[in-house]
Amino acid sequence: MDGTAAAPARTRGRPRSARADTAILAATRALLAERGWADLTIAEVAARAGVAKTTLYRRWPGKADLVVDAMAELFSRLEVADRGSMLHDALAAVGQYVDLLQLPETQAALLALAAEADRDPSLRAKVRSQVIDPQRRLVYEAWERACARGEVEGETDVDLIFDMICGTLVHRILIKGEPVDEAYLTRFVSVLLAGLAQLRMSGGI
Amino acid sequence: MDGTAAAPARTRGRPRSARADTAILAATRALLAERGWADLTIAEVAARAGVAKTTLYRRWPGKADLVVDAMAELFSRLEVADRGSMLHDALAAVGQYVDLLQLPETQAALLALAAEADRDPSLRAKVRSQVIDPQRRLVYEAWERACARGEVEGETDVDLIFDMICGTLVHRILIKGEPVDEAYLTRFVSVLLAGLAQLRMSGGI
Amino acid sequence: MDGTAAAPARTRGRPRSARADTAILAATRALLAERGWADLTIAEVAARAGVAKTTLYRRWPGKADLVVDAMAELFSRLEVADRGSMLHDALAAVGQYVDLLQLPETQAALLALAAEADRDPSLRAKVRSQVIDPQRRLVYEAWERACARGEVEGETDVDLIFDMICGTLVHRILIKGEPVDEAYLTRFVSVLLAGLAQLRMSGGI
Amino acid sequence: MDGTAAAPARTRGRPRSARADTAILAATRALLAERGWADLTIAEVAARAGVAKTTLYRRWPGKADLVVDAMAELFSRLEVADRGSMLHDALAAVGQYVDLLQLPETQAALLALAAEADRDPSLRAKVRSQVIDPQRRLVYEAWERACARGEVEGETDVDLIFDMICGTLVHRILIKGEPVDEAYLTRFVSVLLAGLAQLRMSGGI
DNA sequence: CAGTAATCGAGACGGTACGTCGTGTCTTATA
DNA sequence: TATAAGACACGACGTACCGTCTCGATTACTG
Repeated sequence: MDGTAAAPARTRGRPRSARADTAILAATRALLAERGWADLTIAEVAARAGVAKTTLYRRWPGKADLVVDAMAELFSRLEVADRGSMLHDALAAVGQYVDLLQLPETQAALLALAAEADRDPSLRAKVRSQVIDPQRRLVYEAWERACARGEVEGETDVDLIFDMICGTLVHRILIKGEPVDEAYLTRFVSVLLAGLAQLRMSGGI
Repeated sequence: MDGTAAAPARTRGRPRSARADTAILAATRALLAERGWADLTIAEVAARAGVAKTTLYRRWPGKADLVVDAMAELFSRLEVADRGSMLHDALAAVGQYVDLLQLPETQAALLALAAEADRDPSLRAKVRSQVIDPQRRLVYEAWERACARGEVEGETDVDLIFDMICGTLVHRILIKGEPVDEAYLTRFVSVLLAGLAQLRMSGGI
Repeated sequence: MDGTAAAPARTRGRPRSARADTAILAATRALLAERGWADLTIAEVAARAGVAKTTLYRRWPGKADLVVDAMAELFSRLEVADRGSMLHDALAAVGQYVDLLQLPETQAALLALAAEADRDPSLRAKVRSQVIDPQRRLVYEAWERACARGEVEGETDVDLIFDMICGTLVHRILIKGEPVDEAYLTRFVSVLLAGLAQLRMSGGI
Repeated sequence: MDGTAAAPARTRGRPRSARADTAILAATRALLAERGWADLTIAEVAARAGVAKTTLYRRWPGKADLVVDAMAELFSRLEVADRGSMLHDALAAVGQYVDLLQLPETQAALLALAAEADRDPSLRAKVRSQVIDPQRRLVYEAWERACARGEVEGETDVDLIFDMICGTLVHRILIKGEPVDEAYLTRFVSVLLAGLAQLRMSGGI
């Protein structure tokens, strides 16, 4: 725990430009929003970032890995403070998901990344750790708080709840391409909490 | 006057080969399963189908449109007969979804199609009518039967239920790439029906 | 010598349309003039002639053979009546060549046909009999008349003279793409006849 | 300041491979000889040269431009030293033309290039400067020497003489596809010089 | 005057080459 | 050693023509 954990810092030759990284990731997000996944080209990202292709390839092996890192910056901001009750925690989490899934960058990237990852285990691992897990954290922590409050109890499967929350919203927003309004969210959370509440009576799921 | 209003009967020139269509769609599904979406090439589909590239392009403008039609044949087979109760109807529907989502063709194609459709309204319409709607029918019809049986009542939002069912499974199987077992399905249907049952008490969602 | 020498005239079934032949050859010449050799397509010839591709292919095996026949109609009109002297016969023949070589059809077709014929003996034979020989006849007949008049005598090589006349004009008009004016023609015929006249003195070539 | 005014010295990025140029042009000549003009494909040239198609297209816009440059290397070698008299200069020049026109590369390319150039002014300019002019130089220089020797005099039209020499040989060898033997050449040069000699008597052409 | 057979327009078909685009690697000179 | 610039090998793309084929519909001779 000395801080610079990895700290290889082999400082022979010219050091890598930190500005380049920032510019490349920003350009990637901008072009994802403008052009979508299929029409996003490495060459154009480099050009937009004011960087040579070489510089980009020295950092990321290809388009998918680049986009994972670009999107990771957005997903790492997900955070839900304690809202006092499971209901309000749920509403807050769902709200954050919706905001994120409605960004054009996300629309362009998330399903495409998942599709690419189907055949590529190393990519799948990156998507998992940088995109999926940050989302799961919200559900996990809210559930912990609900347990602590005594709102739920018993053996539970947080992953099922996570799939139900994110899956429903992904299906609605990304797969079907339809917007979500307040009414939809209210009903969704209502059915969801009703289901979870029932569990308490029947002794856990 | 039975409904085949179109009556094309365009008898000018050599008619299109029905065998070609069949062979192309079969080759597409086979190669999707073998190679995945990204490594699926039009040229190889044509070669596998024993057909010239031109013949394929005369029917479909590109990879995505071809794959929609190829997958449509699988999704059109979705069907759930009356199982006697909402619980059994739900289990049957979920079972069909799971079987379909676990096919390698589906793993390769579904998310990729949804991703491509993001920027292409005409593709989105095709995906909607040939892939999404056939899935929705199962939920819709099961819900109608449940209403007829008196298991549920009141104004409802079938689309929300549909998003919850398919979204959850898509998230689990396709996005996270994890398998579903009996225990997962049991818990899932249990939470779901608990949520829906609660609605009856509270007078609809 | 029964007249209809070949006379296969197997008259079973619908006879071929004579109008089609005419229309196809005319369309070929028109499109040669408009588009040149490389951009002349069989499909467009057929369309312009108001005829199906099948109809065209039933008569000619390919572009080159079609164009030979189309051009043959122009070259078959070459004719030089007796002008009374070798000088005037030569001027008349050269004038006819120049007129023909300056037609856009000829510019488009003649060199291309000769180039195609390089690898195709059967095409070469057709070009020879339908394009080259009709040109050669002018020189041959004029030379015969000159002999009869006593303007020349001795063993001669009409083919050399033919090469010199047509070759010079082809090089000027088709290969270099430069126009010929009166002055050029006068000097050309002057040098040519001077050379031939010299032969008489030296006893034939 | 020796004349290399252009001084490109564009030292940005990886320089173009000189080996690629050489290999492409050599492959072009080889395949011209093997396959002829019509069956020469860019893809095969690239493959034979061990080069990607892109590399070829970066240098030449199409088949015709490539072939002009490939042939230019052959035509640039034309050279006739002073043979002491117009007769011997003429024989030497004609011999060089004949050797060049009888190469299979030339048979395949020259007429095809001239035909293509018919519709393409920029191609015509290239053919002119890289194929026609190098041939013309032989006639021009021989004529200059003949003037210096006093063998000819007066205003002359070198281009007419050039057309007569090259045109005759092109017509014989390329258009009619017939070989030239010693007898033909002797008669040809004899008639030609007789014609030119006559000019001296009559005071120029 | 019905039968028969080759033609016709139309357009789908298998095939080949095209010229372009994107990828990820490389080779320069410069920093 | 990293960088900008750009050439490079590779492979897929979607298009264009080719020459063949399969249709239904004509159009003449033939029996």
